[in-house]
Amino acid sequence: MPFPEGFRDIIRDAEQDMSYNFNQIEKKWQEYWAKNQTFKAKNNSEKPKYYVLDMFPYPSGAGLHVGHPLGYIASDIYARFKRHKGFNVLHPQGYDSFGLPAEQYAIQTGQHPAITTEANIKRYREQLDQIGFSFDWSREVRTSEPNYYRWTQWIFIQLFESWYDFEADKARPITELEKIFAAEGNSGVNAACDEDVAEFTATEWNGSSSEEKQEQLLKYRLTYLAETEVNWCPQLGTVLANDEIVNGVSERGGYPVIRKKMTQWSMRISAYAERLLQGLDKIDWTESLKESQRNWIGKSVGALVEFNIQDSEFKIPVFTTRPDTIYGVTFMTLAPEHDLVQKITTPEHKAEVDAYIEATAKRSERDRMADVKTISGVFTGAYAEHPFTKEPVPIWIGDYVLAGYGTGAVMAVPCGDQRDYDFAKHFDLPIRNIFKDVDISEEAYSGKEGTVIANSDFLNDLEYKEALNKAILELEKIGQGRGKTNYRLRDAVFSRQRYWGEPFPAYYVNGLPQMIEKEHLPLRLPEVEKYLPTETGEPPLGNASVWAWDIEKNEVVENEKIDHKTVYPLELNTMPGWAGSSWYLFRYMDAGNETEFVSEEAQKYWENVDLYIGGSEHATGHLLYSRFWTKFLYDRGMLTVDEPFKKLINQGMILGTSAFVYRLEGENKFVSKNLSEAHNVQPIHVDVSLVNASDELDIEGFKNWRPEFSDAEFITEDGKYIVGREVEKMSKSKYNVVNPDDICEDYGADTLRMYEMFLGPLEQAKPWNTAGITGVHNFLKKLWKLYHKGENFEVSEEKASAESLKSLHKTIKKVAEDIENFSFNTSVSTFMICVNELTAQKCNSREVLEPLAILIAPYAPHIAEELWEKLGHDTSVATAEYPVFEEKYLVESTKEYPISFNGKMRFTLELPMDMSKEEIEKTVLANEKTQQQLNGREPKKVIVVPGKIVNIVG
RNA sequence: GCUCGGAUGGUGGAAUUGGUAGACACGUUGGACUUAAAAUCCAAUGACCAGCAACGGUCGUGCGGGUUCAAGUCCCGCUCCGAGUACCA
Repeated sequence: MPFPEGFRDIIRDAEQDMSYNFNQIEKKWQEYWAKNQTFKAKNNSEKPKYYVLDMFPYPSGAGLHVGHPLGYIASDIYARFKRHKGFNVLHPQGYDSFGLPAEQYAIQTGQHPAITTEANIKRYREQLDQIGFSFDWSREVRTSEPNYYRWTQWIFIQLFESWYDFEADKARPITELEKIFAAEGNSGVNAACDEDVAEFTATEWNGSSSEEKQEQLLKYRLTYLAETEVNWCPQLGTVLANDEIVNGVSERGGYPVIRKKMTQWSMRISAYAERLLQGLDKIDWTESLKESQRNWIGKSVGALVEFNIQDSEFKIPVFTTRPDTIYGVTFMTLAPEHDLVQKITTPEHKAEVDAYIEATAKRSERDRMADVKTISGVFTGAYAEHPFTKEPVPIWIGDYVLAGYGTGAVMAVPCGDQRDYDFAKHFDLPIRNIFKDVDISEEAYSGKEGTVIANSDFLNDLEYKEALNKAILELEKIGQGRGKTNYRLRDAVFSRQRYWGEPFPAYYVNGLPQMIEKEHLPLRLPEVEKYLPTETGEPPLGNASVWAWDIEKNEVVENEKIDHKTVYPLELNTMPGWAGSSWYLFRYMDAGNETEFVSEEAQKYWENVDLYIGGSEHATGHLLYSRFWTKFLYDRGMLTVDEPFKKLINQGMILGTSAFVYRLEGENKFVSKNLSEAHNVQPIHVDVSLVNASDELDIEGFKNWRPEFSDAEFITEDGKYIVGREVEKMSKSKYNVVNPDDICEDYGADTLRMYEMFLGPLEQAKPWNTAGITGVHNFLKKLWKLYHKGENFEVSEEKASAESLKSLHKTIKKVAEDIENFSFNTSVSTFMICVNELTAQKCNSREVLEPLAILIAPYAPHIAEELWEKLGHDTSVATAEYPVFEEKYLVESTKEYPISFNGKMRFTLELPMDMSKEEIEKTVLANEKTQQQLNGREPKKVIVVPGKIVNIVG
């Protein structure tokens, strides 16, 4: 806090004198709510349901800072508002409690992650309780609890036992696929599967061994094992995501990273690409968020074209969005990793090609992407054959073609694609212009609409769209292509080489995965000595000595017992962070259920989340994966909805206001901000708690802050040391963290809640500045005073004045509208205006003050409860009915008309509301001030908008 | 590069369908109360000009145009900032 030592006590002493004792009131009501389970939701009710959810937090060791509760406060206001409006509200909270920091801490200290996590959760809960949220804690979930993750494992098994049928356009049980294979083989099956699936007949299928069948089925399952190329860091013993690698070395530790093929579990999310895309149209999310998901899914419609290779049995399939430009093809480019490269390269080019492949392999994918300007590539010596002209097309390899997208090969049309154009220019390859009346001497032409094709045989004079369709048709005729839709969305790797995550419910029989039977779940995390990878490079679970599955006892047994007859090794990887968070919304509906992940009854009642609030950083991760799992569970009849979140709002980040002191270069001397420009200084972050609201540094506090500053000297301005300020992300290392506990202690939770809302629009990023909080705090004190005379509670039973009723109803209307529009900042202003007006009116009538207490309750629930109780109620204000807005109190008989001249407002004139247009014009023109303004000029035109404005032109 | 946001006083931010720009707060200044401070209350507060004062005037919502009786708001063209994403064929 930006206050010197002892300051806080002074504030509190002063508060004791006042009757608004927020510390006492808030504690009282928090206990009341907990004791009476005020916010416990019932799974059946006469009332309509409403489900308000926050993205649950990862309980980190640092605790909450004031930025974290922002979204929770907003959702809490909404949840409380909905309760007043007569809804049965589900508003739960829990913890995403598997994760890296606890594991990292375990590696360093040996402390079991479960213990760290438990302690962190306890701290989180204390902090959350202090803010007065209306969570139904009886439904709390923790992803790291066996009772929770047994269902995560169960869903994994469901995915394993399913395949995706594109004909029915949904997931189906794998047993049905087996039946199809047995009856008719796989040629008639249109399923999401691996690319290397060979065709087989029913006879072949029935004749194959059970192991061979399992192997085939794995290629169809919605979760499957596959060789994936990953960024492997041997020193860290784990796979790294692209953003964990900087300049080819690991971000953490700076160790080398290599690209390595590993067998990993993957999720066949690509099967759902089209439905994930289409589903966006029926949910109420921000356009930017939907756009992120659309980009991520990356649908592109085009064609698959097959090029024959001269003197070779191989063919090169390419994906293109512009089959209309097929006559512009002058060469082809393959990704260096492309399987065919080795097979088609001619002996005289082999050395060059190998050298190029080796050079590109050393560069990480990220390096390759970052460096777009350097053009590189080599010729393979091989030629493909143009499907129509049969002309030879040289085949090159180049790293601008990505192995992971499309087929890893492109037909290069330099006249129509800038990358192909640059490549052609660089290597002096021919460029063939196939666009009518288009100049391509400087750059490629990528326009579509209105483009007419030329030099293209049967496509000549056709317009883009016609040419495109015609080209596909002709390709189909010669059997060398077809229309195809391609998606950027890749299957998601689901294995992590970590300890602190859900174990896979899988063991291996002859290298083939088998699922543990559902009734034996959960498969609990084993104890390990060390949380690091094993010496042989196995994941941390490789350290466990009791980690084998006995299929007779159906339990985990010692590794020594592995005999591959009844005891088999268990999977050593764990699931990624997004496993538990992909379905938690459904668990809240029925958190204690021991026999199902959620009962049909509970899910049918609550359906899905009506309002979801959380950060935008989850746009393409969590929010895509949970949509995928929801659709899957829906397909398999386990849910009645196929979207998890109807409406979603991203809260903006609350930024910190860092403070800086300026140290003279090489000295332990600090110069005040406004004098610092004259010196050569180095800015140093200083803890914001050492600075007051006027940016003055507590010099003594600063000296005590860190030993190296104990004998620091200062160059001050008028005896004050002024710090510099800068808005940055709130973080410990920047010493700008403000803790909600301190705010609650100094000003109360109600003040914190309202101030967080008052800062600005919910979705916008905004800096925190504790200095402004007094405005909101004063408001609550003024509110309190309305209900009190001196120390004593006192409201009058007399009829309220028309004026006061007008103030009240104006507020009811505006606040209710604001909440529905999630414009919480403006409703705080509205409350301030209302209380200012009522104070001026000396209103203390129950008729007004009672509804006002309900109006304020979602925002400042503690003070509202206290006032409500004092008003004589013996039930919580949380269940009181929301006041009904009545237009009649707002009806005005007169209007203060702004009278403007040439659009500029000069004065106002009070006129009756029912005055006609003509009369208004007459009265205004007759007015002395009007004549003064006109100064003898004749008005050219008079605009009168009744109830709004008068404008005189002239 | 592309996509999506945004730009309003010293600060955070208001402004339904175009209709009194700057609500509400913070901060600042002055005053009351006090031995003093805190707290509380009152007043002023976009910039500039004029004046003893009252009444005024000019300019003002990132920049340049436009539509309109009237533009922060609508249209066209820019500048800057933020976020996401990227050799996607």
